Amino acid sequence: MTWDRHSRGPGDTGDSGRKGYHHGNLREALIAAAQALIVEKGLSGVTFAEAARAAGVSPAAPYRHFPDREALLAEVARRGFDVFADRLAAAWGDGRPDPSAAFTAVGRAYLAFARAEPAYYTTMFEAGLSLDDHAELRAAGDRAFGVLRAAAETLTAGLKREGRPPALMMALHIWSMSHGIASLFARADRGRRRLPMSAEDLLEAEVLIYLKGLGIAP
Amino acid sequence: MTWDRHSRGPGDTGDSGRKGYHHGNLREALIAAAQALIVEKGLSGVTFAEAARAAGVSPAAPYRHFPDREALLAEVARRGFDVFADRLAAAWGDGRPDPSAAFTAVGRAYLAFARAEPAYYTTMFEAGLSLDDHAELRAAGDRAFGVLRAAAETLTAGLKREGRPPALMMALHIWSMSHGIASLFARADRGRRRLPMSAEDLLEAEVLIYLKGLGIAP
DNA sequence: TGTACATCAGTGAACGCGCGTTCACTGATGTAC
DNA sequence: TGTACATCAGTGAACGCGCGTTCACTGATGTAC
Repeated sequence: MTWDRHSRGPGDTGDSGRKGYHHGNLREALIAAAQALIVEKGLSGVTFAEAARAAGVSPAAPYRHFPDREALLAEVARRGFDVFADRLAAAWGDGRPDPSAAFTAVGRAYLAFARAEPAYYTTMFEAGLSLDDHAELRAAGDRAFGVLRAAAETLTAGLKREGRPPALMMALHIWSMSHGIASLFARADRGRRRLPMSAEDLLEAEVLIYLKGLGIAP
Repeated sequence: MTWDRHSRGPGDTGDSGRKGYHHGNLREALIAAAQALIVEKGLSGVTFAEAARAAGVSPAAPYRHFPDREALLAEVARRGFDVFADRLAAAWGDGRPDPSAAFTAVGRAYLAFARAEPAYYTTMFEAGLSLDDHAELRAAGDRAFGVLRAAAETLTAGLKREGRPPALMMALHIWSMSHGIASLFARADRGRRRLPMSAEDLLEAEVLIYLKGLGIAP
């Protein structure tokens, strides 16, 4: 990994206090700066100049690591999807203790991610990054969706063959429910809408009603 | 209305070809320019300077109509919610021919709006406009949500009292499903994700399963 | 109907600012011998 | 183990550009009389 090459040990936070001519961890520092800027000022607050300033390097330095602003954002989004996939997979936990409970835990993990990682969430879903222009981004997103899909496979596997819903469709339905509630009610920025209940309860009720409609009892 | 005061008749498109010292319709022209810029370049492409250029006026002119960029975007979003409410209400059509069919028509109208009005949709949901800072925006959004809520009231009214779901909750569920699918799969910009089926079919299936889970048969 | 006046939308020139981007360079690091 | 060299991450100065914002102004429009 690039950032290991010049790493100066675990005590190096990578974004301040450097002494030498070389930063040693600039790529990571730029990514961290971009995330901080998104939270502070929104997506349009991310500039190479400001990220360089935050990392304590000259304005030309970022060009050694990213061709342009979009490449930096794409890398933030890609990492976001990686973290997202990990969180969803941890919540699913291979369907334990039982698939239905694990399923609602995945929904809660979706909302928790939107709340805890506003920079990732915004970049992943609202930065207007084209999946055609960034293949790694699509791959990372597909990996995250794969968790939902595997969960849906497990849940539908218990149903009798006739009238069994396609797992892909079911996974897309769960994605849309979670994404809708997260984007409207569980985002961690100024765009959040308030609810007379918790977003988690709202989603859990929605998923339960949906599963009942499919004939899957908890 | 402001734009009527200096209007020069229905033949005046308001955004080009003006002859006199006064634009006559600048407020409208700036709003139209902002929408065009959002579609062309995204939200960060909206600047006073560029909007003024598109309207054919000097860079200082916009300040006669909007204090800053955010006020311009907030007005775009407010109008977006007005149009949105109209489209949803038209689709609902007071629950005709039957509430269940009208309900899925509302979902389709949601997706159609996201497809047809990318500038409105992005500004309404992804511009990070605070509802606390823009009361008119909240009011317009509430009006649109009111259509979903009224539809849910009608649908649940036919159920027997015990086990009848709260109409508010049901409206929020429908909103989240529609919003999730629209934002992920029916947006009209580079962020759209492709599906192996139509977004409309995906949403219709989801709503039907959900209604079945509630005990509402079509 | 005409005239004088008030209003205010839009002008255009100006300014400071921050960003993107380039360039020849510098100096730290790694490595071949 | 030491030395010479290649590599390349980061420098810093420079540039053009477009944006935001201000200002005294101009001239079109509406209206009071």
